[in-house]
Amino acid sequence: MSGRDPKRPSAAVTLQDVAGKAGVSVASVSRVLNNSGRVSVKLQRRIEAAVADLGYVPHGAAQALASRRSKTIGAVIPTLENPNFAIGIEAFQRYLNNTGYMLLLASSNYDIAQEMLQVRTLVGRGVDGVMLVGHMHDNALYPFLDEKDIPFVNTWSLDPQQDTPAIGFDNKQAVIDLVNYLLDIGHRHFGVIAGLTTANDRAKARVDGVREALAERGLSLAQEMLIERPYKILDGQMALRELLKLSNSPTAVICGNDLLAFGAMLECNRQGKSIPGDISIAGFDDLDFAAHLSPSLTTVRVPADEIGAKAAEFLMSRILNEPVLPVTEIGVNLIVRASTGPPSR
Amino acid sequence: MSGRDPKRPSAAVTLQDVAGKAGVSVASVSRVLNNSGRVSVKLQRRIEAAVADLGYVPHGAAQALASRRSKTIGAVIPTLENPNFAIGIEAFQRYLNNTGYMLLLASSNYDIAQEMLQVRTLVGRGVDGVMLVGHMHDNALYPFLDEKDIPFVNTWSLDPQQDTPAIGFDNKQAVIDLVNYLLDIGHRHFGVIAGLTTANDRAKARVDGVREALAERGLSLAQEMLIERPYKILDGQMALRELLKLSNSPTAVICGNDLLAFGAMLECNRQGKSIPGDISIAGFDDLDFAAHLSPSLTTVRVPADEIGAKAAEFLMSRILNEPVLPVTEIGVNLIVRASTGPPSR
DNA sequence: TTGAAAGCGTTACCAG
DNA sequence: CTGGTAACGCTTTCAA
Repeated sequence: MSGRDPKRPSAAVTLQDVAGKAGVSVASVSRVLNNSGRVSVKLQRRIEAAVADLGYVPHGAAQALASRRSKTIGAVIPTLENPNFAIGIEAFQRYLNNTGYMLLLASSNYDIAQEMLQVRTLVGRGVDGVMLVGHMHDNALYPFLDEKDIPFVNTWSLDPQQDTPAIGFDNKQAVIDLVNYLLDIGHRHFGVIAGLTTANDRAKARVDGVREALAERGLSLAQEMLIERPYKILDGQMALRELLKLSNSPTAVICGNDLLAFGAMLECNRQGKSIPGDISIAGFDDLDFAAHLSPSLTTVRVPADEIGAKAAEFLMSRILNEPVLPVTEIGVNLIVRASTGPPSR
Repeated sequence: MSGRDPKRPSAAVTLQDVAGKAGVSVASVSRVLNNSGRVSVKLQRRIEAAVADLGYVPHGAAQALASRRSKTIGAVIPTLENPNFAIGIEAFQRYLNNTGYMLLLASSNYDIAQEMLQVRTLVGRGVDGVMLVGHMHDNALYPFLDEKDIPFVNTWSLDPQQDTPAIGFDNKQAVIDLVNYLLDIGHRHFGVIAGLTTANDRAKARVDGVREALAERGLSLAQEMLIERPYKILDGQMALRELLKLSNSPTAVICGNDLLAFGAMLECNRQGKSIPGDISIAGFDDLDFAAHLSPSLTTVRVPADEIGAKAAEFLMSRILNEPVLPVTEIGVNLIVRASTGPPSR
């Protein structure tokens, strides 16, 4: 007796069905569902009852097609295997959910081309905004997004030169602070175990930070003192082993992140080197475990959840055409713990 | 001269535009784009050129509406803050991407009601399949998904009683194996630091495993020997402190996951208890750091990436109507390391 | 306040 | 092999 199509026994309930059941037009149903436009209380009640009765669920694609808004936001991160990004994305998606938006997630595996591809796909899926990590992207990225007029935001880094929307911090400066602290307590021989800098501007900026801080004091980083590795514990361990083989091995090793630092510490233990007696180790990120290693790890605290939440907030504001500052600097702090101390030589 | 709407200067390029430019019908363009149906090489070339020229990007919502497929899969996990889920989701999304599907991600924060809500939203967004964690869901969940005829899969657990699609393992049995090992090396006094079991069937099954293994040997777990806590390092630490306060404190402590175990180990160190001399500690998951703690942590290795990938594979098969086994058991292994040993009393 | 109807950009069926 | 053309389910004018 209702208008259900007999050919599709379990077809989805549509607006039309609801309208039929409530004895009103689809327009009115749409109005109460989006509570846009005036609708009499009477109709409203009837419609709400019908919606509940039928268990109506709006058809997202149809809504998106008609309204030209998908209520969906895309994010492309290097990988969720890095706890930092996992935490950031968790906060990001939590914020979005509270505003009725959903998260379409993709990872680039630290590959610029892959990232571009993911962004294209995301845009094809109609995302209303895009979150990116870093500011090193494919050349076609910004023009592409601009042309489609899709708001985006870079995260985890801040490029003072650019006016690109970003929620992040100055990776270089953070490392400069760290190195200055190490210099101040007497270190002169530095080693660096960095992330892969090829497609990772954060990793690159951190290395630059070391160089700049050293240069300021008339020092420099020898070629062999810099080792680039993926962000894994074992890579840190192997890298430190190489560093220790050097004739003039460093008294302080700065690691691209806490995972690398953890690995480096393991190798010190294995080789009977005391930390920080023989060698100081510093990390980056302040992951949960950093405070609990022995010795506890000196590192730079990066509030990943704050970055995620603020990025979501920024995009939502842009989408809703609310005024927002294009760039937000996130505070990061040097956390001096027990893994660093004055050099013994 | 082309059909671009003068009122929307930067409107998206549509199929229509491509058809116009190539001098063919939209039908033909659609055909080559989906390479369905025969199209002459000549037309194909012309169309492909037009697509490239115009930088055409298909409109996902329109495709979804017309084809009744969103090429999107939804996943609801407790939280990305748990590295296990982060790794699983990373593998899950990577698999999907290789098949042209995208991931719509939501988290439930270990809340059944929240999970149900997320599933509703996901379905509203038109997902073609859903990945869930565990098999403890809102009562309305399965009926809802069944009614919409949307394939889903549970992960991380396996309920022998049910025939629900799942990619997981027997959490209870895994713990039974662990406890049997501890019993075999002489332990009789057990403590358990579990996750919150209220809305977490994995946590619950693990506790059940301890109980069952003990019962088998005529032992039982005293009320005060079981402490439930969120999966955080600090919670593990505090829980162990409580356990040590007990008059008859345990010689072996089984932790709900590696984070809790890490915390427990920290507290042992702090109190000068030797591991495993004074007390044995075991974890669950075998997170990256587990092998590198000192002593290295005895735990159960859970291949999160494999779970994620297989879950994706399963859903894709269901969507493509390929035959698949509804249930896949994932192998988990007890990894005996240095944090467990014979009791000293 | 309400309803009718014109899209939104594709797909897929039906002719030719 | 190709084109025309109904859907798809909803939003949004435009009238009433």
